[in-house]
Amino acid sequence: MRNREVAQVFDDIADLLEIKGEMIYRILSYRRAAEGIRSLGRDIREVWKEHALREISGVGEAIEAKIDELMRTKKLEFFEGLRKEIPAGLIDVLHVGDVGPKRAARFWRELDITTVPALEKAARGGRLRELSGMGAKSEARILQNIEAMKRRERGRISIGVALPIAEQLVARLKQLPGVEAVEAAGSLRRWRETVGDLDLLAASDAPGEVLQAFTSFPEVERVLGRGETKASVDLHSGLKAQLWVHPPARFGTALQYATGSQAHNVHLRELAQNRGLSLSEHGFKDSVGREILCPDEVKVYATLGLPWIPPELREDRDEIAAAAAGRLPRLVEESQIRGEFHAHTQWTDGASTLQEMAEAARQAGLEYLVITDHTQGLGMVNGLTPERLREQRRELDQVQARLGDSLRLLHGAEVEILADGSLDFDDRTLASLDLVAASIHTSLRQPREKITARLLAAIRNPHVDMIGHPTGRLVLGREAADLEVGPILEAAADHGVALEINAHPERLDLKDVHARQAWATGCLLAINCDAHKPEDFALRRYGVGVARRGWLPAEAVLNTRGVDQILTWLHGRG
DNA sequence: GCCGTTTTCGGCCCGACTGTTTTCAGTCG
Repeated sequence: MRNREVAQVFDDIADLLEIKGEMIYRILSYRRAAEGIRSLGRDIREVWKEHALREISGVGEAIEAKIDELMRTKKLEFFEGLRKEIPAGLIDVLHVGDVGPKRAARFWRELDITTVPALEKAARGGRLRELSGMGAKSEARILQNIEAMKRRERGRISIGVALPIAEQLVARLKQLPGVEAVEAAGSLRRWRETVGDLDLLAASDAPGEVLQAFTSFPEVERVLGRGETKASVDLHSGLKAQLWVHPPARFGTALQYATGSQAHNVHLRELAQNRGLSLSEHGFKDSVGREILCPDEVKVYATLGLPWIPPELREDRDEIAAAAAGRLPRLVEESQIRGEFHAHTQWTDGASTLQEMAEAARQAGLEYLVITDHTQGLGMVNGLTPERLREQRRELDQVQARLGDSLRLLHGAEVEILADGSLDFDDRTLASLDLVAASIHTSLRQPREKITARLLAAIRNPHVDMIGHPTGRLVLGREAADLEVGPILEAAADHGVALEINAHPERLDLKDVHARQAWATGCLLAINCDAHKPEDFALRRYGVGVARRGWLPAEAVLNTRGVDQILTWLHGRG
């Protein structure tokens, strides 16, 4: 079983225990363990073989034994027992908005509802309001939430969709009178790869007016609720958005709170308690009720004796301990990116000419651009043969001549790693290139041993400088190839082969925890836009977000180097 | 069920909002 599947088992266990009415802290333990497994930069199967499961955050004696059982037998007696006791469809019912464990249990026990369709039918039939404590309004809300669930499919959307929508709302809020500051907080500010809903925060001393204006925005489809300090709405785009409004003097704690993550916040509040303080979005309070107000986040963390922690690190993945020990990394910034290693043109599946892509890269402020079109093995995109590659080289030289010193073009290729691990060009052709990036696009479902060996063969090929989108995953689509990540990272480090962080929001591959593990293993990383058209150079920020979530400093990221250093690096690789 | 520079047992964050309520339970973040 893979990390995601194991984590899912423990999340399901937590859901089932909640419906059962189990003690909340036992439930939280399963959720913490699930999160710890998801945050793991390594394959849990490798960790299991090393008998190191207890080192995973949130895994103790009992959960270690359960993982061991899962690994050995692919089953878990305890889980099977729970599923016999509680209908599995209730897990989906629990994920309907405004339905929590208490209501799910009552729907089941009192109305014999065990699936979302059954719940929908009962709501339409007016049967939910028969329950004590439920009325027509609750019934209508639940029905609306089921509708919303259908529209949004899996609940979360790509950051590439969410961020532009949020930016538009932020711009609109900033124009309102009496608004002193606006931030998109939540998982968006942490640059998570998917976003459940938008969390917006405004600083103002007139919250009522701001909330009134917000709920009247043209993007708003309907208002879900509006109180004195917060409102939540459904947007026409299908996203849910909520806005908190706090006075400027309290903006620091409010922003910190709204940014999360929840686990990070809980941890901070525990720290506050240790200092005899209570922390909420409104500020700190000491034991006699005296307040400490924080207009900015720096003061929030300083009050706890910590340096400010960048939002991208706030996942309760050891960042608080690192901050306390002065071990926080100095994270790479978008402004430090100086070049691009991955771009396509009309020679294969790009939308623009080489000249147009070069021009766009120059305008994006880049010092160098490596053209890396596909190779012949990828027939459907008209991959380059060695001859067409040589023709492309001539065009590249001509464009370079026109550009002069304003941008340095390098000739590379995104070479197919074939199903047997060999590359799609002969050695002489590979040697003629300035940079060889190797990628897997086909046969992604090969068994673990085979596809791992395939990637290892590519890494060990002396011509290969970089591996493109190493795991082949798509953020909301395709599962990563079944790779043994540990050995691959070690081989890349050994051979000095850089690993791509593909910045396209549909890929984001490597992902954050793998990027972190890669740098810890000694690999270099490259943040690449995989540009297929001029606008794609703007995708870089998503890749930088992943890199920062992966704790990467600038020195871990190859594109922070200038063109001379890159040429030296390539030359050193032969 | 996890965890320990105050603890190996007894803790484990804090508040807003809604709906159905005469004081609060449930859900959410």
